[in-house]
Amino acid sequence: MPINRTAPEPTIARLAIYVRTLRLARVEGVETLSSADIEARTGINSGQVRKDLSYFGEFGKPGLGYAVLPLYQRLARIMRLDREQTVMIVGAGNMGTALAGYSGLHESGFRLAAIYDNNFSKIGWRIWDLEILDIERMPDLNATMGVRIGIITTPATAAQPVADQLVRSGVRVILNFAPTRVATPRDVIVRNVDLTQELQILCFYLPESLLSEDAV
Amino acid sequence: MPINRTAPEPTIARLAIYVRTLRLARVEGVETLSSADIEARTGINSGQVRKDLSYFGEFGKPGLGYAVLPLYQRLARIMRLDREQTVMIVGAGNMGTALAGYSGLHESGFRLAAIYDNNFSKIGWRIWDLEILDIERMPDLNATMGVRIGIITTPATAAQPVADQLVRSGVRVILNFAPTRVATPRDVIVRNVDLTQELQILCFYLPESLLSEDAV
DNA sequence: TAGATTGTTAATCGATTAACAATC
DNA sequence: TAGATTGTTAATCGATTAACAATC
Repeated sequence: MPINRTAPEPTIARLAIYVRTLRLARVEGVETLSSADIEARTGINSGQVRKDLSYFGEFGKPGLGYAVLPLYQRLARIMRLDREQTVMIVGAGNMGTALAGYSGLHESGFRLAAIYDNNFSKIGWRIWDLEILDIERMPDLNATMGVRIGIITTPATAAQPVADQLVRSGVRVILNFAPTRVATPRDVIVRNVDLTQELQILCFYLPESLLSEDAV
Repeated sequence: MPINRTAPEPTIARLAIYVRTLRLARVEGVETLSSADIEARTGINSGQVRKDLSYFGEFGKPGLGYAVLPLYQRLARIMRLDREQTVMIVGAGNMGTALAGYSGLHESGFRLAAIYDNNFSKIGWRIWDLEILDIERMPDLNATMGVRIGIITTPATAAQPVADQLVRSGVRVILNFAPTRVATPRDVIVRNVDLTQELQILCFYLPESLLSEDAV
């Protein structure tokens, strides 16, 4: 029963997929899944599934597979998804507003605790029942709220100062939608979601682009 | 001067970053960048930069580096970013509406040509000046519009039939925001952006979660 | 020319897949 | 028990980094 030190990051990403898959299987009334069953549902190689799980313990029974409910519970606990997690959004523009209203957030066990902006024409207004707060008040307010997950939905130019403010306020992990990298202390984890980059990558794969530029 | 057959996908993702970096450098009036300069601006190892570029040609001069404008133009062409690309959105919910209003789309050279939904209470209404269209009309309408990039912003349950409809309508690449995989013909490329998965991955990295569950 | 930097090859690193003894 | 499937080790694969001859 190995203790997890550092499972590879791709393993953690797949763990989230397993949790979702197991929850769905539970709803369907399925009580046991083999790694081959999980492969059928997720497309993730069955050996990969077993390898991923082995970073965290021995959850299966040879010849039988994995009991859905206990595995779900243990993985959810490992991922800290066994409790409601609170998040805050900085940037009450299009993306921030959409995210605030995104039902998947709640369905996945997240609660939006606050939304901040620096624009006085926005501060004080409400988005889906939540008042837009002055970003200057974040350190003070978050001393009480204790939110540790921050979401940046500002323009690129504001991302770095916002990240600094989040760190100052006690946030430990950041989901950054601004199309720029932000620098943080080493113990603060940042994941970047760059929508236009995703579209640009797809453009490359448009049929004709598979040729070299010279060959076009 | 090697012809590109298949550069690794991570290379393509970085290419998009180089394009953005070069455009910015141009605005700043910088005329030349070495691979070390690009590393300083992007955090991408200078050897990696040279390797990535070498998949597509020889763009630099030993001892001097890369001329910003020509490299920008050539990479933009390779990525098909030298022309306006049209996209369509399916799903006029929170995410679809936000994306439709996202200024970064236009700033990155994309034009939103259409937005579809299957909900009769939404069809006919306008989002940011664009009429919400009946998804049933997509194959017909797109025969004229010729949009090849589709964006799925529906609930998970609708994602697969929507993907099928997109493929039927001539779309070749898909950006999928629904938290589920979609199956497509092999020549249709899908990229998945799963916002709640990103948050769940971050949860794992919250300080206390670095221990194994047993050790907590 | 001398110094700088490319393009590319070789070495390293890390993650995925295959294979199989252990075991339910 | 016999068949099925785990957990893990070894083999493979692919991407990143280091190093350096070529050359501006």
